[in-house]
Amino acid sequence: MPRPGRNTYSDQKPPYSYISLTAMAIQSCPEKMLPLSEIYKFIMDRFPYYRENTQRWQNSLRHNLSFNDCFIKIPRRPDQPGKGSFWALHPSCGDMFENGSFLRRRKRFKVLMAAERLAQSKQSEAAHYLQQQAKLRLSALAATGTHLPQMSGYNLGVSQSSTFKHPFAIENIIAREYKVPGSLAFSTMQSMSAGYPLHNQLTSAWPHMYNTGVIDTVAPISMAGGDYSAYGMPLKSLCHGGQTLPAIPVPIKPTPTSMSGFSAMPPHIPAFLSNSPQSLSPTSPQTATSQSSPATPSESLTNSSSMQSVAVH
DNA sequence: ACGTGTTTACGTGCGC
DNA sequence: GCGCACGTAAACACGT
Repeated sequence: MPRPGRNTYSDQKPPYSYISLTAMAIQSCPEKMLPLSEIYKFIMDRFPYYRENTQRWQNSLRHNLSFNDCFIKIPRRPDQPGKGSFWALHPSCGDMFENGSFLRRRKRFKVLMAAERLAQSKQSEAAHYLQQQAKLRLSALAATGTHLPQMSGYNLGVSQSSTFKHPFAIENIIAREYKVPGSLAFSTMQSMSAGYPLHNQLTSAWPHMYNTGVIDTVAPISMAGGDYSAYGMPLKSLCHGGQTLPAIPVPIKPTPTSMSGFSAMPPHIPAFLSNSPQSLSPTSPQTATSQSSPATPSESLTNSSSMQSVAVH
């Protein structure tokens, strides 16, 4: 686990929102996912300001985790006993702080945003996109099926082969504070968000998803019944209490409209395939994404979310 | 009992 | 002024 600088802000309140702080914590660990208690610990460890009035800010932080779509809750596996779930960053939240300000975001991250964009596009384009996604996903899944990293738990090592640094990576956030104290400039944010190593993040954040075979070359076919979300997870488990199932990233607040959006899916394309193929590609995002593809890897999950909401206005 | 997660409500500050 | 992001408080449900 990276050990960025400590005590950067003495006892002053850090110029970061709770969202930023939480994102830092999550990004600081190799698995890109942390239980709530570890997020607390991270913040208190690095920002002495938050060692006091814990009840207050921790309540606020929990509120942010639940309220903001940029955080996704990952249920524990049955063999991972403990309180609470893991929390991870939504892969598409990379441009939240595009203006470089960690005090105030340009716009609140909403899963539905991309859905609205797609809903505005022509239906034929959407269908074409779905077909392309399906092809890419199939090939990606076939490629990943046999050599996925064998990880059995949250604390296991994770391949960090990608040189990509998530915008929220502690290196990117705190390091800048070191270089330019007080400066909020974050000019490289956009370029970095364009190369999100989603595959790495998925394998690290949800290793058990791969280990349990939930994602393999067979799964897409077996999931064609429409009972699965765009994340390849049974819809029933999207509701609270799905913790007995393999931990798979799910939107925190799946709306009835997003669920019903599956009806807009072309019947010949399994719901699972509507997900981003690039997100599971073992190749680099750059190579996996063709120029004609409408989505960067960082956008792909958002677009997959949009698949759920094509019918939503 | 306590920690966790969700939701609602309200106030504040900022940008347009 | 308005809308939005953010912070805070509080109530409640649920799981360990």
